[in-house]
Amino acid sequence: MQIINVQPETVFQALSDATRLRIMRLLCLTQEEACLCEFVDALQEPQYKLSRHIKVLKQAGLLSAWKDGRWIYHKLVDDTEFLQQLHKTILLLTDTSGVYDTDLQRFNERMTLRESGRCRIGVQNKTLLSETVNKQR
Amino acid sequence: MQIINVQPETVFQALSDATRLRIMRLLCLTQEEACLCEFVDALQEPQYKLSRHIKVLKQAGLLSAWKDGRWIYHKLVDDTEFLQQLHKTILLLTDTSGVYDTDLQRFNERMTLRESGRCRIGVQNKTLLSETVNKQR
DNA sequence: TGCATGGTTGCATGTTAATGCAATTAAATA
DNA sequence: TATTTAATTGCATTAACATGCAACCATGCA
Repeated sequence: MQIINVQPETVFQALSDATRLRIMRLLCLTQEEACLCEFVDALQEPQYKLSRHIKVLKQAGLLSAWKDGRWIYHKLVDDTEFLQQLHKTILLLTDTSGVYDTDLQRFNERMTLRESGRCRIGVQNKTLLSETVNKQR
Repeated sequence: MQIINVQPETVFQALSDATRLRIMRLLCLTQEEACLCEFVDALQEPQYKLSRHIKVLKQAGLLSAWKDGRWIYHKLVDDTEFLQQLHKTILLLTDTSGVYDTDLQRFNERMTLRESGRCRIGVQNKTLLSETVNKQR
Protein backbone atom coordinates (compact mmCIF):
# COMPACT_ATOMS: atom_id res chain seq x y z
CA MET A 1 0.00 0.00 0.00
CA GLN A 2 2.88 2.37 0.53
CA ILE A 3 5.94 1.86 -1.62
CA ILE A 4 5.04 2.09 -5.24
CA ASN A 5 8.12 3.18 -7.06
CA VAL A 6 10.93 4.59 -4.97
CA GLN A 7 14.27 4.82 -6.72
CA PRO A 8 17.12 3.06 -4.89
CA GLU A 9 19.10 6.27 -4.64
CA THR A 10 16.11 8.03 -3.06
CA VAL A 11 16.28 5.67 -0.11
CA PHE A 12 19.93 6.38 0.55
CA GLN A 13 19.40 10.05 -0.12
CA ALA A 14 16.87 10.03 2.69
CA LEU A 15 19.49 8.53 5.00
CA SER A 16 22.17 11.00 4.00
CA ASP A 17 21.24 13.51 6.67
CA ALA A 18 22.40 13.32 10.28
CA THR A 19 19.02 14.27 11.73
CA ARG A 20 17.13 11.76 9.63
CA LEU A 21 19.58 9.05 10.66
CA ARG A 22 18.89 9.91 14.28
CA ILE A 23 15.18 9.40 13.68
CA MET A 24 15.77 6.10 11.91
CA ARG A 25 18.22 4.84 14.47
CA LEU A 26 15.85 5.64 17.29
CA LEU A 27 13.03 3.74 15.63
CA CYS A 28 15.29 0.79 14.79
CA LEU A 29 16.48 0.63 18.38
CA THR A 30 13.11 0.87 20.02
CA GLN A 31 10.84 -0.69 17.39
CA GLU A 32 8.37 1.88 18.63
CA GLU A 33 6.04 4.27 16.95
CA ALA A 34 6.13 7.89 18.00
CA CYS A 35 4.53 11.21 17.25
CA LEU A 36 6.28 14.39 16.26
CA CYS A 37 6.26 15.97 19.71
CA GLU A 38 7.97 12.90 21.14
CA PHE A 39 10.68 13.14 18.51
CA VAL A 40 11.09 16.82 19.26
CA ASP A 41 11.68 16.15 22.95
CA ALA A 42 13.94 13.18 22.26
CA LEU A 43 16.16 14.84 19.65
CA GLN A 44 15.80 18.37 20.98
CA GLU A 45 15.35 19.80 17.52
CA PRO A 46 12.72 22.29 16.29
CA GLN A 47 9.32 20.87 15.48
CA TYR A 48 9.21 22.20 11.93
CA LYS A 49 12.62 20.77 11.21
CA LEU A 50 11.73 17.25 12.31
CA SER A 51 8.38 17.50 10.58
CA ARG A 52 10.11 18.08 7.29
CA HIS A 53 12.70 15.37 7.83
CA ILE A 54 9.97 12.87 8.66
CA LYS A 55 8.25 13.86 5.47
CA VAL A 56 11.38 13.03 3.49
CA LEU A 57 11.67 9.64 5.17
CA LYS A 58 8.05 8.94 4.44
CA GLN A 59 8.39 9.86 0.78
CA ALA A 60 11.35 7.53 0.56
CA GLY A 61 9.13 4.72 1.76
CA LEU A 62 11.00 4.32 5.04
CA LEU A 63 8.25 5.47 7.39
CA SER A 64 4.50 5.13 7.55
CA ALA A 65 2.05 6.96 9.76
CA TRP A 66 -1.41 6.75 11.27
CA LYS A 67 -3.48 9.44 12.80
CA ASP A 68 -4.96 9.48 16.28
CA GLY A 69 -6.78 12.74 16.75
CA ARG A 70 -4.26 15.54 16.74
CA TRP A 71 -1.41 13.10 17.08
CA ILE A 72 0.24 11.34 14.19
CA TYR A 73 2.27 8.25 14.96
CA HIS A 74 5.23 7.37 12.78
CA LYS A 75 6.84 3.98 12.49
CA LEU A 76 9.26 2.01 10.36
CA VAL A 77 8.13 0.29 7.21
CA ASP A 78 9.68 -3.17 7.22
CA ASP A 79 7.63 -5.19 4.78
CA THR A 80 10.51 -6.10 2.47
CA GLU A 81 13.70 -8.04 2.98
CA PHE A 82 15.58 -5.01 1.77
CA LEU A 83 14.16 -2.79 4.49
CA GLN A 84 14.76 -5.35 7.21
CA GLN A 85 18.36 -5.64 6.09
CA LEU A 86 18.63 -1.88 5.98
CA HIS A 87 17.50 -1.62 9.59
CA LYS A 88 20.12 -4.13 10.65
CA THR A 89 22.70 -2.03 8.86
CA ILE A 90 21.58 1.15 10.59
CA LEU A 91 21.92 -0.59 13.94
CA LEU A 92 25.53 -1.39 13.11
CA LEU A 93 26.46 2.25 12.71
CA THR A 94 28.95 3.22 15.38
CA ASP A 95 27.68 5.92 17.67
CA THR A 96 30.87 7.93 17.57
CA SER A 97 29.45 11.12 19.01
CA GLY A 98 27.04 9.45 21.39
CA VAL A 99 23.99 11.23 19.94
CA TYR A 100 22.09 8.04 19.27
CA ASP A 101 22.52 7.04 22.86
CA THR A 102 21.46 10.42 24.21
CA ASP A 103 18.44 10.43 21.91
CA LEU A 104 17.43 7.01 23.17
CA GLN A 105 17.67 8.05 26.80
CA ARG A 106 15.59 11.15 26.31
CA PHE A 107 13.12 9.16 24.25
CA ASN A 108 12.68 6.52 26.94
CA GLU A 109 12.19 9.20 29.54
CA ARG A 110 9.64 10.91 27.37
CA MET A 111 7.80 7.63 26.83
CA THR A 112 7.09 7.38 30.56
CA LEU A 113 4.77 10.35 30.10
CA ARG A 114 2.41 8.38 27.87
CA GLU A 115 -1.05 7.55 29.17
CA SER A 116 -2.28 4.05 28.31
CA GLY A 117 0.33 3.86 25.61
CA ARG A 118 -0.72 7.10 23.99
CA CYS A 119 0.91 10.49 23.78
CA ARG A 120 -1.38 12.95 25.52
CA ILE A 121 0.88 15.95 25.90
CA GLY A 122 2.64 18.15 23.37
CA VAL A 123 6.24 19.21 23.12
CA GLN A 124 7.70 19.68 26.57
CA ASN A 125 10.57 21.92 25.56
CA LYS A 126 8.51 24.89 24.43
CA THR A 127 11.52 26.65 22.92
CA LEU A 128 11.43 24.13 20.10
CA LEU A 129 7.96 25.13 18.98
CA SER A 130 7.24 27.50 16.14
CA GLU A 131 5.57 30.49 17.68
CA THR A 132 2.55 32.21 16.27
CA VAL A 133 2.72 35.95 16.53
CA ASN A 134 -0.27 37.53 18.25
CA LYS A 135 -2.62 38.88 15.70
CA GLN A 136 -3.17 42.59 16.19
CA ARG A 137 -6.60 43.69 15.24
CA MET B 1 44.47 2.04 7.32
CA GLN B 2 41.55 3.56 5.49
CA ILE B 3 38.52 4.58 7.49
CA ILE B 4 39.50 6.98 10.18
CA ASN B 5 36.46 9.03 10.88
CA VAL B 6 33.66 8.88 8.35
CA GLN B 7 30.36 10.25 9.53
CA PRO B 8 27.43 7.83 9.18
CA GLU B 9 25.54 10.23 6.94
CA THR B 10 28.57 10.51 4.64
CA VAL B 11 28.30 6.83 3.82
CA PHE B 12 24.67 7.09 2.83
CA GLN B 13 25.32 10.35 1.06
CA ALA B 14 27.82 8.50 -1.09
CA LEU B 15 25.13 5.98 -1.98
CA SER B 16 22.54 8.62 -2.78
CA ASP B 17 23.53 8.87 -6.43
CA ALA B 18 22.33 6.50 -9.14
CA THR B 19 25.71 6.22 -10.83
CA ARG B 20 27.53 5.53 -7.60
CA LEU B 21 25.00 2.86 -6.72
CA ARG B 22 25.67 1.22 -10.09
CA ILE B 23 29.36 1.10 -9.25
CA MET B 24 28.70 -0.35 -5.82
CA ARG B 25 26.18 -2.86 -7.04
CA LEU B 26 28.56 -4.08 -9.72
CA LEU B 27 31.33 -4.62 -7.20
CA CYS B 28 28.98 -6.30 -4.73
CA LEU B 29 27.74 -8.64 -7.43
CA THR B 30 31.12 -9.59 -8.82
CA GLN B 31 33.34 -9.23 -5.77
CA GLU B 32 35.89 -8.08 -8.33
CA GLU B 33 38.32 -5.25 -8.48
CA ALA B 34 38.32 -3.09 -11.57
CA CYS B 35 40.05 -0.09 -13.07
CA LEU B 36 38.40 3.07 -14.29
CA CYS B 37 38.43 2.14 -17.97
CA GLU B 38 36.61 -1.08 -17.18
CA PHE B 39 33.93 0.83 -15.30
CA VAL B 40 33.63 3.25 -18.20
CA ASP B 41 32.98 0.44 -20.66
CA ALA B 42 30.63 -1.36 -18.30
CA LEU B 43 28.51 1.61 -17.32
CA GLN B 44 28.95 3.54 -20.56
CA GLU B 45 29.49 6.79 -18.74
CA PRO B 46 32.20 9.42 -19.32
CA GLN B 47 35.56 8.72 -17.76
CA TYR B 48 35.76 11.99 -15.82
CA LYS B 49 32.31 11.40 -14.42
CA LEU B 50 33.09 7.96 -13.05
CA SER B 51 36.46 9.14 -11.83
CA ARG B 52 34.77 11.70 -9.64
CA HIS B 53 32.11 9.31 -8.40
CA ILE B 54 34.74 6.76 -7.45
CA LYS B 55 36.53 9.49 -5.55
CA VAL B 56 33.39 10.17 -3.54
CA LEU B 57 32.98 6.48 -2.73
CA LYS B 58 36.60 6.28 -1.68
CA GLN B 59 36.31 9.29 0.59
CA ALA B 60 33.27 7.71 2.19
CA GLY B 61 35.41 4.70 3.05
CA LEU B 62 33.48 2.40 0.71
CA LEU B 63 36.25 1.74 -1.81
CA SER B 64 39.99 1.26 -1.68
CA ALA B 65 42.46 1.24 -4.53
CA TRP B 66 45.88 0.01 -5.55
CA LYS B 67 48.04 1.09 -8.40
CA ASP B 68 49.51 -1.12 -11.10
CA GLY B 69 51.44 1.08 -13.47
CA ARG B 70 49.02 3.33 -15.27
CA TRP B 71 46.07 1.31 -14.04
CA ILE B 72 44.38 1.80 -10.71
CA TYR B 73 42.23 -1.01 -9.39
CA HIS B 74 39.28 -0.26 -7.18
CA LYS B 75 37.56 -2.65 -4.83
CA LEU B 76 35.10 -2.77 -1.97
CA VAL B 77 36.21 -2.17 1.58
CA ASP B 78 34.56 -4.82 3.71
CA ASP B 79 36.55 -4.93 6.91
CA THR B 80 33.68 -4.11 9.25
CA GLU B 81 30.43 -5.85 10.02
CA PHE B 82 28.65 -2.67 9.05
CA LEU B 83 30.12 -2.68 5.56
CA GLN B 84 29.39 -6.36 5.03
CA GLN B 85 25.81 -5.78 6.05
CA LEU B 86 25.65 -2.77 3.77
CA HIS B 87 26.76 -4.85 0.81
CA LYS B 88 24.05 -7.40 1.51
CA THR B 89 21.55 -4.57 1.58
CA ILE B 90 22.76 -3.21 -1.74
CA LEU B 91 22.33 -6.65 -3.28
CA LEU B 92 18.70 -6.64 -2.16
CA LEU B 93 17.88 -3.53 -4.15
CA THR B 94 15.40 -4.36 -6.86
CA ASP B 95 16.74 -3.73 -10.32
CA THR B 96 13.61 -2.01 -11.53
CA SER B 97 15.10 -0.46 -14.64
CA GLY B 98 17.44 -3.33 -15.41
CA VAL B 99 20.56 -1.13 -15.36
CA TYR B 100 22.35 -3.25 -12.84
CA ASP B 101 21.88 -6.27 -15.02
CA THR B 102 23.02 -4.50 -18.17
CA ASP B 103 26.07 -3.15 -16.35
CA LEU B 104 26.95 -6.63 -15.18
CA GLN B 105 26.69 -8.10 -18.66
CA ARG B 106 28.88 -5.43 -20.20
CA PHE B 107 31.32 -5.78 -17.32
CA ASN B 108 31.63 -9.52 -17.75
CA GLU B 109 32.18 -9.09 -21.46
CA ARG B 110 34.80 -6.46 -20.81
CA MET B 111 36.55 -8.75 -18.32
CA THR B 112 37.20 -11.30 -21.06
CA LEU B 113 39.63 -8.78 -22.54
CA ARG B 114 41.95 -9.00 -19.55
CA GLU B 115 45.36 -10.57 -20.00
CA SER B 116 46.52 -12.77 -17.10
CA GLY B 117 43.91 -11.16 -14.92
CA ARG B 118 45.08 -7.65 -15.66
CA CYS B 119 43.57 -4.85 -17.66
CA ARG B 120 45.90 -4.08 -20.52
CA ILE B 121 43.73 -1.90 -22.72
CA GLY B 122 42.08 1.43 -22.13
CA VAL B 123 38.52 2.54 -22.63
CA GLN B 124 37.03 0.80 -25.64
CA ASN B 125 34.24 3.26 -26.30
CA LYS B 126 36.42 6.26 -27.25
CA THR B 127 33.48 8.65 -27.20
CA LEU B 128 33.52 8.45 -23.41
CA LEU B 129 37.04 9.84 -23.14
CA SER B 130 37.85 13.45 -22.39
CA GLU B 131 39.62 14.81 -25.43
CA THR B 132 42.68 17.02 -25.38
CA VAL B 133 42.55 19.79 -27.93
CA ASN B 134 45.54 19.93 -30.28
CA LYS B 135 47.91 22.59 -29.13
CA GLN B 136 48.58 25.15 -31.83
CA ARG B 137 52.04 26.56 -31.76
C1' DT C 1 63.23 12.44 -23.88
C1' DG C 2 59.14 12.83 -26.26
C1' DC C 3 54.75 10.78 -27.01
C1' DA C 4 50.68 8.01 -26.03
C1' DT C 5 47.45 7.07 -22.69
C1' DG C 6 45.05 5.95 -17.97
C1' DG C 7 43.34 8.90 -14.84
C1' DT C 8 42.42 13.58 -12.39
C1' DT C 9 40.88 18.28 -11.77
C1' DG C 10 39.78 23.56 -12.28
C1' DC C 11 36.15 26.28 -13.78
C1' DA C 12 31.42 27.55 -14.94
C1' DT C 13 26.64 26.39 -14.61
C1' DG C 14 22.30 24.64 -13.23
C1' DT C 15 19.87 22.07 -9.57
C1' DT C 16 18.71 20.32 -5.34
C1' DA C 17 18.42 20.59 -0.55
C1' DA C 18 18.70 22.31 4.55
C1' DT C 19 17.29 25.83 7.62
C1' DG C 20 14.87 29.61 10.07
C1' DC C 21 10.92 32.46 10.50
C1' DA C 22 6.27 33.02 10.74
C1' DA C 23 1.89 31.94 9.04
C1' DT C 24 -1.43 28.16 8.18
C1' DT C 25 -4.08 23.84 8.62
C1' DA C 26 -6.64 20.48 11.35
C1' DA C 27 -8.61 18.42 15.26
C1' DA C 28 -10.15 18.56 20.14
C1' DT C 29 -12.15 21.06 23.82
C1' DA C 30 -14.14 24.72 26.64
C1' DT D 1 -18.16 28.63 18.04
C1' DA D 2 -13.89 30.42 19.69
C1' DT D 3 -9.65 28.83 21.30
C1' DT D 4 -5.91 25.80 21.98
C1' DT D 5 -2.48 23.02 20.07
C1' DA D 6 -0.22 19.09 17.09
C1' DA D 7 1.57 19.41 12.84
C1' DT D 8 2.53 21.42 8.14
C1' DT D 9 4.12 24.72 4.77
C1' DG D 10 5.35 29.12 1.92
C1' DC D 11 9.10 32.10 1.46
C1' DA D 12 13.92 33.59 1.51
C1' DT D 13 18.62 32.44 2.11
C1' DT D 14 22.65 29.75 1.94
C1' DA D 15 25.27 25.77 0.93
C1' DA D 16 26.23 21.51 -1.38
C1' DC D 17 26.28 18.79 -5.40
C1' DA D 18 26.29 16.82 -10.37
C1' DT D 19 27.82 17.69 -14.84
C1' DG D 20 30.33 19.06 -19.09
C1' DC D 21 34.34 20.95 -21.13
C1' DA D 22 39.00 21.08 -21.60
C1' DA D 23 43.32 21.20 -19.59
C1' DC D 24 46.43 18.76 -16.73
C1' DC D 25 49.16 15.03 -14.23
C1' DA D 26 51.59 10.60 -14.23
C1' DT D 27 53.39 6.44 -15.99
C1' DG D 28 55.26 3.37 -19.48
C1' DC D 29 57.31 2.81 -23.83
C1' DA D 30 59.46 3.91 -28.39
